Amino acid sequence: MFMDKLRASPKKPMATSTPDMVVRSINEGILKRRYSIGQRLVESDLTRDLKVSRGTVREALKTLSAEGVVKLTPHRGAFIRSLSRKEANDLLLVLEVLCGVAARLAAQRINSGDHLKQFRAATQALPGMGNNAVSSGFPEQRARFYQTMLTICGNAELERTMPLSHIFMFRAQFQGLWSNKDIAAVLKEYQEVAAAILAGNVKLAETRMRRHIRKTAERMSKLADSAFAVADLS
Amino acid sequence: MFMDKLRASPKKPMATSTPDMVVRSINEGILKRRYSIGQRLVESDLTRDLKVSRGTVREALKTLSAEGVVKLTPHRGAFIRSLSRKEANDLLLVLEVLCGVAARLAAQRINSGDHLKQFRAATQALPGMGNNAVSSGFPEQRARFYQTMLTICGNAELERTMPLSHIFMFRAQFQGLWSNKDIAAVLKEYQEVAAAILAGNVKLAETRMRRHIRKTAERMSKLADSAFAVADLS
DNA sequence: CCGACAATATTGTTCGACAATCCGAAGCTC
DNA sequence: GAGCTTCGGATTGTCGAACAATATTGTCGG
Repeated sequence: MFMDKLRASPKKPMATSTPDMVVRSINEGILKRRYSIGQRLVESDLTRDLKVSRGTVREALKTLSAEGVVKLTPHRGAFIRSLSRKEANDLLLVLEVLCGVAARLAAQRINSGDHLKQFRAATQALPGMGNNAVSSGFPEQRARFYQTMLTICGNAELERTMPLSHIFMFRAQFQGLWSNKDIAAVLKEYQEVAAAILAGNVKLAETRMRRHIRKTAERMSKLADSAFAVADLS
Repeated sequence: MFMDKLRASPKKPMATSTPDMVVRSINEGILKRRYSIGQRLVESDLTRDLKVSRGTVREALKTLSAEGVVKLTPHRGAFIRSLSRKEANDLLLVLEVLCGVAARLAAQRINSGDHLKQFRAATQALPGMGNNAVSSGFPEQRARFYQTMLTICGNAELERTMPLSHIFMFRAQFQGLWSNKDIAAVLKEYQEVAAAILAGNVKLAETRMRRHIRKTAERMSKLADSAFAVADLS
């Protein structure tokens, strides 16, 4: 009680709400391969496993649906989103401009505060950026890269519009399908983007980031049909 | 399959879910000035007025929050979102690229299907586009303009990312604060964008749309402080 | 006017219930 | 056996009530 009042300083006592914990649990479950793409999420299973009420689960699913992580079908429930070829292309088209803006803003603000230090730390952990442990938690490092970039942007609307979950989603669906050449190309592109941002080169950062997304779209278009969900007939 | 096709006639059996009705009711309430910017939405009031359960109201508020229409503050409830100067600028920065892409895609697809007819109809209703009833439901006509453009794009991700509600929100907060010169300029910009899209000029449509949003940002920056919410100190 | 405390209002979360709907299996007809 | 209908179980959609946790307001003495 007394402690609480003392804490009334600008610090936030923000304990994450229960639905948020469910959201995080599911997001993590996707990333960690505990849930597979397209899998159905049954409310009663979640209430049992996570020990929360059904209303809470439903709120979490609503949030995930709004983020585009799960697809909600009336009277059928929630499914881990699985992209058709067209949906994947549509997503990348939007991601191209959003990530482009993010890279631009990050480059623009790289020299204020301790942004430079933060971002340098996030990029150095990426494979090929001064280290050699290629496979050690690459997805996590990439997540950190994007997260740091978004934070530096300081644009709440951008963060709301382009949650990292999109990128995780995309990655989860196609992980393991890339050739070694693809992977090498991706790493090189990240290095170039990071270099441009670190240099504070606004224009170049945006251009390179957009090029990376476009290249990703090209690489994706070469994947077999089996990598994609069947087209949505709704 | 064959039956499916027959049944899949333009009419969809999709009875809108109860939370969706609540969402629409609130969105409409904002547009129609039944709710004012920054107003608090109390769950019990909504359950009473709309005759739905509290769980349903909560799901609706979650959705609206994800769309950025209301702001959810823990233990304090939902508020119709009110933008600070910075938030408004952040929003316009994102809207610039998203609307730009939308205009580009619309121009690209204007000649397939009956897109041209649809879009022409939507633009002719705009003031200064061949009619003269300037004040007759301008917000509605503008909404139709954007809605039609997004539909023509055929990019579900774009529709999900950039719900019209954003534009309504923005409009609601600043309505009545523009000068006659501002309004005239806006109308001119819409005409130019529409013309470019109708002409199928991909590059020009995107450029003009982005310019329109940038101009809007400029006009907005000249508004008095009283038009904005106080900065968020969270 | 100010701080501390009590009373109130509202949200966060849970539980249980029932109707509506979807899915798959059993049965029926040919 | 193929195709169709029917039926029942499983799951979601919505409701209502309840209680705990927290924020807001009102009250009091100084």
